[in-house]
Amino acid sequence: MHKDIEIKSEFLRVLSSRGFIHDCTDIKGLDSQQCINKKLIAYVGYDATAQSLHVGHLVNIMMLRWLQKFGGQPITLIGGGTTRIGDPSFRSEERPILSIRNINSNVVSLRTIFNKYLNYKNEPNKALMVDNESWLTELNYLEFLRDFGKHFSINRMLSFDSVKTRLDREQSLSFLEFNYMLLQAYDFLELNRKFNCSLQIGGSDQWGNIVSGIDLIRRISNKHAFGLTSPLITTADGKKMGKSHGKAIWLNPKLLSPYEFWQFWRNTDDSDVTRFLLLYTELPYDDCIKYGALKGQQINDAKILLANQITELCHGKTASMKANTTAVKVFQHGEIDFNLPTQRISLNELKPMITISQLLIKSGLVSSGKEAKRLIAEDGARYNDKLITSPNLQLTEKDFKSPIKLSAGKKRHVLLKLETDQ
RNA sequence: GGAGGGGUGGCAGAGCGGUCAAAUGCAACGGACUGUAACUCCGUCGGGGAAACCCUACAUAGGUUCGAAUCCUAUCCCCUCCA
Repeated sequence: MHKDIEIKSEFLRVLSSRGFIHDCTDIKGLDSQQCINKKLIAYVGYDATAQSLHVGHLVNIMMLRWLQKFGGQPITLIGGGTTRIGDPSFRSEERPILSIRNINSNVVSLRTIFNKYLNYKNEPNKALMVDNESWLTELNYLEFLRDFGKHFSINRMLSFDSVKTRLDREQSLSFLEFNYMLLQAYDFLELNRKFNCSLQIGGSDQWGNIVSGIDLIRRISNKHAFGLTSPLITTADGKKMGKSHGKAIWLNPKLLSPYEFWQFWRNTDDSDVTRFLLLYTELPYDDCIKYGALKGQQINDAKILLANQITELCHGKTASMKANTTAVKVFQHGEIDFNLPTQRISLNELKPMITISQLLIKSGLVSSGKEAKRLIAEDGARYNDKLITSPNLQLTEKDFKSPIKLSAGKKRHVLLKLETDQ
C-alpha cells in the first residue's frame, strides 16, 4: 500500500506519517500532482444528522487544516440535501427520516463549527462552505436518471462492502437509501466542475461513495479525480471514537462544555496517547512520539498536554486553561469550582424541601429515583464531597446559599445553583 | 398476490402456560486496586415507595385460562422463496 511508496509531497507525507491515511485511490498520482500544483482543492462532506459534529469527525477536519497549511484549498460541504435521504453505508438499519425543518436547523448549527478550524477569509486559499441542498433540490428526476443513472451499475453498487453487510444480514435496504451513493457521487462531480475540486476526503466507510464520484467524474468530464480515506478511529477498548459513556463528545460547546470536553481527553487510554497526539494536535511529530512514550504516572502529563491542545483548538485558549485549572482544583484539592457543569434549580422546586435523591435526578447524574438510591447504597454519591448515606436526606433553601456540588463516583461532578432571577 | 419464518430489556440472544421484572453475553453504573489509565476482582443494572408492597413491560388490539412473553384471533412491521 501507500507505505511502500516514496511520498514526495509534504502534505501527503505529513498525513501519512501521522496516521491519517487509510487508503487512497491513487496515491502516486495524487502525490505527483501535489508536487506540481500546491493548490490542491479537496472537500469533505458532512450530513446534517445532528446539531453538531463530534470528535470522530474531527480527524477529517484536521486533514483539511493540514491541507490549508500547505497551500491547498479546503471545501466543507454540508449535506442539507443528502441528509434527506440518509447514508446507508455500514448502517445496520435505516436511519430515521429527519424532517426538513430539523435538517435546516442542523445545517445552521453545523455551519458555525468550521470557522475555528479553517480559514474562510484570507485569500488565496480560503476555505469554502457549500450546501448540496442548493444543487440537489434542482435536479429533475427523469433528467437525472438519463444523464447520470445510466452510469451506475447496480451490480457494482451491490458489491460494495458498505451495503453488502446490510444485505447479507437480511436487513432491508430501501430504494431511497440506495440512491444516496448517486447523490454523493453527483456532489463530487458538481464540486469538480464548479471549483475544480479534485480530491474527496472521508472516513473509510465512505470509500464506496467516494469511488462512485470519481467514476462519475471520469465518465462525464473525462477527468481524473482522487479519493483519500482516513481510518476509522477507535479507542483502545475498540469503541468508535466520538462517544464516551454513551454520550457523544460534541464539538459545539453548547452541547458539551469545554470542561467535559477536556475531561474526555484527559481520560484517554495510555495506549491511545501517541495516536491521538498525532491526529488531533499539531505538535511536531517527534514530540508526539516522545510524549506518548512516557511511562507510568508520567504519561498523565502527556494526557494533560493532549487535552490542553485539543481544547484550545476547539474552544480557545481561555476555555482550555479554565478547564485545566478546574480539573486541578477538583481532582487534586477536592475543591468546588464554578466551572463545573452547572444545573439551575428554581425556588419552587425546593418548597418546602427536597430530597437528595430528587436532587441527584435534577443534576442529571442519575435518571431515576431508583438509580439515585442505588448509587447512594453503593457509596457512590457525594454532597459537597461528603458521602451521602441516606436517600432521604432533605435539603431546604438554606442549603443553597452557595452552589451545591453533587458527585457520582469520583469523576462526575455537577453544581446545583439556585435560580437567582425573580 | 401466494407460501414459509420472525418481532423479547440499550444491543445480541434464551425462554414457548405458573417458580418471569424475564437466563446468558456485551454495553452501562458504583466500589476495591491505581496514575482522573489499563487489567483484574466485587456489586448493581424497568419505575414508584422508608418498607411491606404496588405499578408498567416480552410489536399492537382483543380473547381462552384460576394464571399468558408463552395458546387463539385480528392488525401492523421485518425477512426468505415463488408469482
